[in-house]
Amino acid sequence: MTVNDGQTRSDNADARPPAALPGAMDHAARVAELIDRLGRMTRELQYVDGLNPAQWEALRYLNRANRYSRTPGGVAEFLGATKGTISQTVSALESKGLIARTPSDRDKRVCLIDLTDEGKRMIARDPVRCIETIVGEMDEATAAQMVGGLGRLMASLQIELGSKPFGVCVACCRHLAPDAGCKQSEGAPKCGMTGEPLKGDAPQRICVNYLNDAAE
Amino acid sequence: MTVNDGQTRSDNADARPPAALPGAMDHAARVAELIDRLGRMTRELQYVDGLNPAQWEALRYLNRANRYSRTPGGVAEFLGATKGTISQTVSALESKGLIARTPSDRDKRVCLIDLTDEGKRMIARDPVRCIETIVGEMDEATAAQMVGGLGRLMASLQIELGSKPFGVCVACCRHLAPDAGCKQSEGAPKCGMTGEPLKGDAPQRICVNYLNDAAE
DNA sequence: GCAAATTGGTTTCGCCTCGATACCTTAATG
DNA sequence: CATTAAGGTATCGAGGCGAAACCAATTTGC
Repeated sequence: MTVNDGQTRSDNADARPPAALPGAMDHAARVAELIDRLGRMTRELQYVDGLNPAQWEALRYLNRANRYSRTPGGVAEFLGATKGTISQTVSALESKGLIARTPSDRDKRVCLIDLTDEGKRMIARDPVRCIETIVGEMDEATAAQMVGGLGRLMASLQIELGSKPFGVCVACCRHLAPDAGCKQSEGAPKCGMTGEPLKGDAPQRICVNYLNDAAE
Repeated sequence: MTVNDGQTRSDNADARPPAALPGAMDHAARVAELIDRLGRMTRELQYVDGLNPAQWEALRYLNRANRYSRTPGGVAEFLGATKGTISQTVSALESKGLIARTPSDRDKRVCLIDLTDEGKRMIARDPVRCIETIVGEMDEATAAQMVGGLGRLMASLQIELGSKPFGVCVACCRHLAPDAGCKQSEGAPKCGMTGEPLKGDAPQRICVNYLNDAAE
């Protein structure tokens, strides 16, 4: 299919030492590229069921956040977008009947968001579930290593980007720590920030007030 | 900061078994979420130096692809975008002086793309490099596991999405295999598809004609 | 050889996402 | 109270991207 004119072209500007070639990559570089491309594909994956990636991500967040975090502002912070943008995303989700906004009676400025039954049904069809499936077929050790590595990567990047680290209370939130006034052993755990007992699955949920000491 | 009205709310619709909670995730689910969020952050990261994520990705690809793959069509296929879209991306990169288009004399329809010196300087400032740095600080074992796991994930997703698996010749391209007419041991390896000897760093570069048997 | 079909690229059009800005309402602060 | 801050929303405009139409060159089929 082709004439070989390799020697007159610039295919190998600095060719000899294979390590210096753009094509030869170490593990770190490969991970970087894979993350990048997987991100693109994951994005692609989410143009489905009439939602776009941002809407899916918001929905996912809303499904996992605790009550105080299920607000437009919470979504905005989590997704690293502006409030204006998120307002539109939320409106879109609402007009599709996937979520319901109810004004908070505690603070009349904020509105609390809940998934409707329709929304729960939608989240059950989450397209990123397919990633989960694929990873689920790998051996536990690899999966565990990946969680560890990707988690650290995420934390570092959050610092880099200056965005807030979110997390679930039980993970390692400083507000849940004993020295923040929380006694985990007796009865329901209490959030050291709000002083409020965490009932049901609340401590398992994403919280906007999450804080940990890893943010060195 | 708050009244506890947890028992009257729907925070814990199906609360008791912790495994069923939206907040409790296994490794696979965590990987899925991390990929998704890392993708979003990586995207964010790439709005830099006047380029957008698509432009960075194209530039990165062009820096790593072999000669026959450095065309608008190659970029389009690699990125999973339409030719029209990529044409704009390429035009943008060209108008910024980062790449140069030269019409192929072999086939007057195609145009070959090369990075300019400016482009090479730009790629040296690649923002995803920061991921590389972070991963580089992890231990080798973790990094290696991540490459393996993410690689498999990528391959599976490509099949899922019906997009073409790209790769570098040396990896496991069937065209490079002995039964495809390529004798790796004697002299320069030859691409079994084009029959062309692969000189310099060519076998290390991304090729649009890459083919392997993993696509089960 | 010559039409017909294919392929690589570009252009145009329009939708949609998203950030910026301005604005409204309610809380906190003094 | 007056002021400032904070949560949300509406509007505007830039830009990305796919769809479709189009052009030119190449390949295929008869």
